[in-house]
Amino acid sequence: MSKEITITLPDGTQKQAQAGITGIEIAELIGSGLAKAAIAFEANGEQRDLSDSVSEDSNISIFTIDSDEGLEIMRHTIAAQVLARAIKNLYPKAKLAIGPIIEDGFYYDFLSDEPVSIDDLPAIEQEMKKIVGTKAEINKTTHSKKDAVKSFNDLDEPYKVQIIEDSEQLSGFQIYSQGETGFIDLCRGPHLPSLDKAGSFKLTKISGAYWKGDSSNEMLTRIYGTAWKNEKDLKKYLTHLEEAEKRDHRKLARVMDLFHLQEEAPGMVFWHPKGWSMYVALQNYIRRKQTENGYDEINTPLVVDRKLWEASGHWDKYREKMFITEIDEEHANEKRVNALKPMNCPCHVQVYNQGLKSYRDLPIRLAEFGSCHRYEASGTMHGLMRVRGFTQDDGHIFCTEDQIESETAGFISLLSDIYTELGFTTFDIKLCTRPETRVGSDEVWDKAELALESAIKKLKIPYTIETGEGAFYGPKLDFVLTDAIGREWQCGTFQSDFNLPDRLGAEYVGEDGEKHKPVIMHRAILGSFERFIGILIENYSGKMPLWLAPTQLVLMTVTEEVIDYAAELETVFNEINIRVELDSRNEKIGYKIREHSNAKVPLMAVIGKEEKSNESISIRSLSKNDTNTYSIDEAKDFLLKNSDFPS
RNA sequence: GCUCAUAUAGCUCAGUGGUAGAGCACUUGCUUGGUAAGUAAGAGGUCACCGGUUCAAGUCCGGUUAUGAGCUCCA
Repeated sequence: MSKEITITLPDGTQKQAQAGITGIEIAELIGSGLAKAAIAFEANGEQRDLSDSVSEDSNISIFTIDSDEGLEIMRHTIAAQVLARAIKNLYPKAKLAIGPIIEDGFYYDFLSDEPVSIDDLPAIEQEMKKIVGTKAEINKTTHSKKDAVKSFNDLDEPYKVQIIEDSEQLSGFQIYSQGETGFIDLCRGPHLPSLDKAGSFKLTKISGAYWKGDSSNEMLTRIYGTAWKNEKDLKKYLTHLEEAEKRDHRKLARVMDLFHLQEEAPGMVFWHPKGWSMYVALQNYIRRKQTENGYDEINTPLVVDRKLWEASGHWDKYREKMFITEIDEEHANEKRVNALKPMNCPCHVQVYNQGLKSYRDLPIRLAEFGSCHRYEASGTMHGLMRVRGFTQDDGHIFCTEDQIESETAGFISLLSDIYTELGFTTFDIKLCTRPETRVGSDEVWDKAELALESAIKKLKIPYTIETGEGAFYGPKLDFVLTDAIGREWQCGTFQSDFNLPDRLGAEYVGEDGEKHKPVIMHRAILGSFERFIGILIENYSGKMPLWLAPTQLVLMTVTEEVIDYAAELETVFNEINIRVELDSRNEKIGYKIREHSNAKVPLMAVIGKEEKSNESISIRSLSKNDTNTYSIDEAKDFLLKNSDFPS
């Protein structure tokens, strides 16, 4: 005789049931509609298959496809049961690895002896649809480690065997199968009870991925897909992807004539006049913010003798990413080996080291728009987002240990201001704590971590802790901002360093008259101008705020006889430093509007007979699609008021 | 760096071994037109680079470089 158990549902209602009741029976207990829609359940926080039983008092949630959990379980089944089986059907020699869910979808990794390309995806997708069409039931059996290893050894699935062998558990390995098909897969589960509950899916891309994410392991084939509860949601997602593609900064850069890259200088940007004007506007804005916040701007050499890099540790730790230069032997009197700087910190310490510093001088905040070069692996380059030559809004704060906390607070407040003013309302902070391999004493680490953490706490900004992700010389805060379409970008960073001052001999004279080592806080807000401009372009879809727009106002003539008036206006706006362009071409006004709209010029003025005779100007805005008529003085006021830096 | 793919006119792309194409952009002519494409004509290419196969290569094969999607890394 089995005992009675109490089942508590999410809304608090309780039901009595016999111990051993299964998930699907619980769903039926609640309602037959729910039982039909149910795909899995959760018992005391643990996700289970509907066929699993419950033998003690439990908090139970039944999942349907309408919940996030249900959607994820469905995606998981599409990956591990449907895609995996389709791969085995089409490529019987393939060795299955893993098939987890990711944001909006899933992937499956497998080893294939024949290359699989994107052209093969439609056939695989077809096979998946066939498999789903069988509406096969998914069954589960549980095995001991030994049995599970044997099952997958028999099937010659070495990755599955390795997963089981690497596992610490000795039993409870779940193997899922589909009816009598002979297909089995190792899985933590849960899965849909049968394939007729699968939603709409699409395979999206294919690539290579290292086994266990380790670049020293062999590369597997990875197929990505997305899955949604119905066709409508799938379409919506695919449309969203297309929208994201339209704001690709590489595409917009061509339309807006901002910059280009070319084969002779991979990963290095050729800025065009319009792109450079954005860059300069952003740099001037940052320069002003930094000056207001107690930074002194400096500039240091790009090409520096290897001796300095040896002293700083870069020659040892960072050399494979450094561009090394040698002077042509025929013309050089002395043979020197130099490196293009990959970071600015060693040079900043050189500036600090000039002249004896007193504790009264600290903190010293040195800022540089530091041009750095790093030989990035060829496959990692991506438009402006990942380049080999870039400029950081770099800064190094030389301070005492006691000043870390207040400097942290000051930095976060500056960063927060800047992100907000640039249009990013949300950003996350990650506190990265001491890694396994590190330098410095635990006392100093305690102090550094505590200082960083208490400073954020005071600002009441939420943050997460990334244990062990800090730099080897100190803990750091990473700042991740979210753009207009929800993508995340790591930009700002704030790192404390107790190592470099020692290596490069930075000192100050303390109150006690003795020499002490300062702490260096490495910091950047934008990270790199190149990447940040890429992010801004995509965030705004190229429709830049007025102060950043390369061309702020374009004057478009309707007929030839107003060109003289338009040219007068051009002079007027030039005099107040508005970036203005005159389009007096022999084209219709609609044509001009279309062209400048595509080029994302924020303000367009139509200049016709009416404006000329009234001495007025009609300004049409790109973002609002509205038109206002101003007198010339009103227009000047309006433009001056709206084209300044944000604040 | 690794996997797969791509490289044809300024841009977007078509071109399955036999005399290089389209649309847009550009130049010129006509048109002077009021809020997202007026019209006609013209010019424009060593088909990324190096090699191979073939009577013949933009097309097939190999290599190099760059680019794209990812992986690993990262500002």
